[in-house]
Amino acid sequence: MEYNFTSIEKKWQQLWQEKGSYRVSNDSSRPKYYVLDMFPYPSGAGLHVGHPLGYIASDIFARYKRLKGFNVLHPMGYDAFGLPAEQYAIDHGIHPAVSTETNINNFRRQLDNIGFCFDWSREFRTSTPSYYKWTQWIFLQLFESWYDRKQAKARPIEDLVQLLEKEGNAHHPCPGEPRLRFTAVEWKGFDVRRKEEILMNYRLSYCGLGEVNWCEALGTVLANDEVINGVSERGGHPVIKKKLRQWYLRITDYADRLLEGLEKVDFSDAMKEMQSNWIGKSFGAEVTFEVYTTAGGGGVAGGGGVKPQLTVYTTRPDTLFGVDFMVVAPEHEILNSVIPDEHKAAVDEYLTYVKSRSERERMAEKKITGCFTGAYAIHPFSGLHIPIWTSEYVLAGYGTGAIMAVPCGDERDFKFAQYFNIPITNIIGDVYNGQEANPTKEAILENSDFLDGLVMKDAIVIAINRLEEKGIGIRKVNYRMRDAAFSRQRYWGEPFPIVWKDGIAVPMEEKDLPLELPHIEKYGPGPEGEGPLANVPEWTARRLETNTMPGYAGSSWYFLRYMDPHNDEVFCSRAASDYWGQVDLYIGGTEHAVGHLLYSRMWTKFLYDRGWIGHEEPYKRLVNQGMIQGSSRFVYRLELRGSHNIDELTRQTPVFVSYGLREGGGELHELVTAAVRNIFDNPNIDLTTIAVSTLHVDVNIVDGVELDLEAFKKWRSEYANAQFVLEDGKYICGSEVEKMSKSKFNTVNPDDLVARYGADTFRMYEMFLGPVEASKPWDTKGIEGVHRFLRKLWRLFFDETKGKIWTTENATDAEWKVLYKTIKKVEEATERFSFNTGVSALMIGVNEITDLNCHKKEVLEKLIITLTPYAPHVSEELWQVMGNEGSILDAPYPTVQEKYLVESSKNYPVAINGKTRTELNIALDATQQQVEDIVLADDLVKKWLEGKSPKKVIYVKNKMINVVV
RNA sequence: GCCCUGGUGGCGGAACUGGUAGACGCGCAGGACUUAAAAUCCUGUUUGCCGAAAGGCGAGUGCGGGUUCGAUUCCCGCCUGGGGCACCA
Repeated sequence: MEYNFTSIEKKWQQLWQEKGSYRVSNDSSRPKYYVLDMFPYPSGAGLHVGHPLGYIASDIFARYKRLKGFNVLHPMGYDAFGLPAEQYAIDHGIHPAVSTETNINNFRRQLDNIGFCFDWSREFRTSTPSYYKWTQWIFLQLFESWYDRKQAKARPIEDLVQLLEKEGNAHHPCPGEPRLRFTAVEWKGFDVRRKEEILMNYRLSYCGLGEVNWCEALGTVLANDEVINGVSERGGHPVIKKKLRQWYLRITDYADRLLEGLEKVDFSDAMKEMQSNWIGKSFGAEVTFEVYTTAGGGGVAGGGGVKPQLTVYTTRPDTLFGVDFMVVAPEHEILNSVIPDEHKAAVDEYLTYVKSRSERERMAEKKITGCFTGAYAIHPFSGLHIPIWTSEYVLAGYGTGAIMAVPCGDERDFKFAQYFNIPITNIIGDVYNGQEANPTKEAILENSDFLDGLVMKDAIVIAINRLEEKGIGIRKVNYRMRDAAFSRQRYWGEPFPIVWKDGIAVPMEEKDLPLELPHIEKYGPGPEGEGPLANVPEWTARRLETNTMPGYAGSSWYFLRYMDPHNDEVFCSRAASDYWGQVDLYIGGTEHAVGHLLYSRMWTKFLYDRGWIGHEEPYKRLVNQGMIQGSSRFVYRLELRGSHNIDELTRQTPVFVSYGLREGGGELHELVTAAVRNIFDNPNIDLTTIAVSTLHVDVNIVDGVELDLEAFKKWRSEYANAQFVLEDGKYICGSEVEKMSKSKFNTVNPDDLVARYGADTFRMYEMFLGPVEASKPWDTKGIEGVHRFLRKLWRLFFDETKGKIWTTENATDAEWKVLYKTIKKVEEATERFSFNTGVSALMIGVNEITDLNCHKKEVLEKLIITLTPYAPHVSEELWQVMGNEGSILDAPYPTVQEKYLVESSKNYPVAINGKTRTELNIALDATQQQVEDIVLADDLVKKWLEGKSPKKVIYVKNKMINVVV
């Protein structure tokens, strides 16, 4: 009987589905375990072999936990709103709902192929009204909440209104307008509009103005990476900064808790570091400088008699006397009032340049640019006039959008000063060498007035105290993180349940949710930078918000919905969320490190604050899967330019040369020359203008690096007559590791591999490729090895001619030893997500059992239980074949019998001065003295000692022995 | 530019807490079975030198230093691949 994986896999997939084997109940006596994959966006390109990597890993773990007796929730659904579907609609006129449906069906079919244990009865899509009803509902709760910094939690906005009526906002400063102060009496005096304006500045989801990359020609807002050198990636149209009305989430209020929460979760240190760097909490001071300018009449009192001031944020107030210039962001409002006429032209020119630059470019730029404003800040202690510059390296959104530059201590400031010839003040003596800045905090300050002689890190506090005393500065905690932009001028997203009445945002009532997305036929932008919904008359007539929510809205809470997916009373019942609690294991890529993970952590904290769920961190443990890269293959095409008829010939008969003959510079390989003359039957052909161009070729028609010539000719009609110049009778392709993508022809479709080798082989091979966390290139070649392993396993049960060969004899100690050693390794590997070594342990196990010629049921059935998470289909088949009751999915995971594994001695490596010279078998319970005696008596050791007496003998039990001479 | 991360045979990788570097698999080479092929099995496979062989000596985990009896593992500096940088998801 042969290993017929296709029929086995089909059979079991069908049976499992019929029996509902993957249905999970919210009511179980077993302990719960929640395994989740990051929400997939169903892209039109379908799955390539890189996508299922994380799903296979989580599937193995979910199945493993089930065998270990847990009630395991392992759901799947779709993050179905998003830009690609909308762009596809714009390009092809297909409604996003239609293309999304098609994509999802394809996605599902591909997933089913691989044999996952998802509970599909819990599936949902973010774009379905029954789901986004609750996304809208949570948005409304955010809108109706504010963050009480005293209690460090979100509270209903009515509570705030009551407080403001009682005591004004003295105890609860306004996060959106920090300088705003009013009393209870003043509050009561405000009109409705003013009150709403103020409340908006407290709400956790709020509407404000924000700068976006605006492309007039496309009529849309662009992402930073869609803007290249100031023009749109598509079409090359100019892009400028434009202020638009936007919704935001006040995630900055949660900054501290998002930071602290990292201590309670099991994420990698790298992940935690990335998140805390993103949050970017820093301690420092805001310092306000008087400004001297001749603009608008001159003198310290600038235009109109209002004294202009410049407030900067610094983490290093100790360097206050090393300030040589100030830099304000190009967007800084001070530029409107302090520039003397003679500097206006230069500054305007600079600002025009900056407007064309994306934030990304501004941050990445090495080239130094900037412009002197003509105004000066007055040093609060020395009274010196410090020139104020503007430069793109200072960003408006961070701190106050202005910095005090200390070139001797900051590398960027130093380079700026050097470039513009600004004299540098040294406040740290010898510690600054004049060649580069020194950012130390350990130096002793000089030239620093009241800070002279102090160590810098001690001077920080003293400087802040003095600034506060003088009333020109305050201690300040700052965050790099900004509030999250929560609106898009797009169609394919959740509509905001907001009605605009006289410029006031009025939330819709819960009973009117969901606010359904209207059907549209045209996907173009609306007027004034508004989204497509602004073109829908029925929509605008109701004065509904025309923005939609961004891609991450639906994915910020989906893990809760899986717990109770069909509930239409509430987003997730408290009973369900209390039962399942945190996601125990979350698997996904690091590309979500700071976006999705922070947003969903914030939403969870918010829902917890308001009492709708009982835990405040969504994910207990996070494992990051690496990327599977593509391994591209190249062919080298000859281009014969210069003579028209030859050019025509190469079009009809394209000529490709093998990798080793391609030659880069000038000279052609003689084989090529001869071949070309032969192909075109023209000995005098002019070869001096031949060029070789490199083209991607479909990796699926290349075996290793050898091109399948016939398949290549069929690949594209223009290659039907292709001619090849071979080396050793083969066409060898070039290769390179790149991102896996259709345009590079390096994608490999899992469907093909499953058809050829089966899902079990495919699953194991994906794991065998390397650690889940690591990025690695895909190479189909090695899959044979894993497939051979499964066939070899099969041969433990069946023989081609004899049929069934497994027996019910009792196993020997040696057989038990091999089995339990294997189980132990597999179990340990699975526990620590080292699935590649898990597969390898199974291979070794099967090799050794085969070597022992063991076909005993009691050994084999334990072995296949441990194999089940990795290769469920073949395991279930063999389980049934051996006559076992019930499904192997719920079989008890075998317990390792340690008694078979006990060893009494070990072959120790013996090293002389760190170099291994021999091996000695020594009892495991040997003492130091016994070991020394044995080792020093050994002839080989004596030889290496050359008569010298050893200094010491290092003996690490169960590890090694080292003799130091 | 900033933050995170990786670099080990021809290739994917193993070595879990500083203790025999290269498990397992691919590929390659040689062999067995076969009319032949497929499948399967066996042997070898980091590298240099010596040796018919058994084996021996040396080098070796991106590069250069350091700590240690001992470093792929820890520390410092450098080179280089990948991911992220707020409207791709």
